[in-house]
This record gives sequence, structure tokens and C-alpha cells, in this order.
Amino acid sequence: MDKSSEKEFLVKFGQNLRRLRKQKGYTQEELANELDIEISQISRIERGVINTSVSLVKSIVDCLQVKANELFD
Amino acid sequence: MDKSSEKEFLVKFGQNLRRLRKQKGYTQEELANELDIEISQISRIERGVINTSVSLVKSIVDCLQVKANELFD
DNA sequence: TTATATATAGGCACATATGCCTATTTTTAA
DNA sequence: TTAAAAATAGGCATATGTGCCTATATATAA
Repeated sequence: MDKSSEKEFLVKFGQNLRRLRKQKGYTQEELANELDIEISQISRIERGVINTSVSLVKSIVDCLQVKANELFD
Repeated sequence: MDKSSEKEFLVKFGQNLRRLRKQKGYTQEELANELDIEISQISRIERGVINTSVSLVKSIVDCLQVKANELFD
């Protein structure tokens, strides 16, 4: 995966997260508190700035009660 | 997610990857070549040693033609 | 508009992932 | 059992993620 495709994916991933988070009625701050991470991290992930870890994704899908697919597709 | 639960998850995640990789008939080296990463990284992920990134997971699911769910569940 | 809530931006220190490398161990096939 | 293939182990330098912090910007509601 080249750099620009990776960036594209990360932006898409972040958009998916934002959509799902809002669907579940969470603010970034609320989700961050649930996950026990910084709100700035949620912001960075949703904007596609960073390439976060699989364990955090696991925490997110458990918290939002969604399928991992919904974030990756 | 506490440290020990995270470790459990990473081990499970790695076992899932290993199972799917073998089902598709890849060696670690072949998969590493396809993904253009080091074989040592595949080994570390499959053993649950490291907490890899979402973009690599995306590359993996595309390469193996599996659903992200199959790695996370 | 004004006030409040929500999200973005960025710096800094530290932790962890990754690439690159060599060596060793384990598994598989002959 | 031996040879070859596959996987593991670990060191080191560098890149990137994360926590913690403050400040700014944008969106929402009164």
C-alpha cells in the first residue's frame, strides 16, 4: 500500500468512525472517556491524521457495538 | 481496556491471522512480500507481540480477501 | 448576536512499531 | 534421520502513536 492510498484509507476510516460515533449519540469527549484515551486522539483518528492500533479498534467496536467491517469498508 | 485484556486480544488477533493466512496457502514470507513488509513483522503480529496499525490490517484483509471481522472476533 | 459545547491544532516527552539485519530454532518433506 | 523450508528471536536506528497540555476555531443553542 503506497503512501497516498494509505492516507485515503485513513481518511475513510476516520469518516466511518465519526459517522458511527454520531449514530450512537456520542461526542468525541464521551467516547474518549469511555475508551480512557485523550479526546485529541479521537480527533486525530477521525480526521485521518494518525494510523491507530488494532487494540484501540477493538475497544471502539466493543464500545460502539458495531462490526469492525463497518470501519474498514 | 487494561493491559492484560489487550494482550489477550493481540494473541487472539494473531491466531486469527495465522489461521486465515494458512487457509489461503501463504507462508509468512509470501504474505510479507505481498504486503511489502518484513517477515519479522508478520511473525510478531501472529504471536501477539505487537499492536499493529489499521492500515496494515486493511492491506491484510485485501490481500487475503477476508472480512476484518474474521480478525477481530 | 452571545454564550456554550464541540472539535481542531500543535508542541513536547515518552512509548511502541517498523525496517533492516543476523542468528537460531522449529517444522516439514525427502 | 538428514536437508530444506518456515518461523522465531533479538538488537539497533528511526518513524510514528499517545498522553498531557494549552490555545484556537467551529458549530449549536439560547
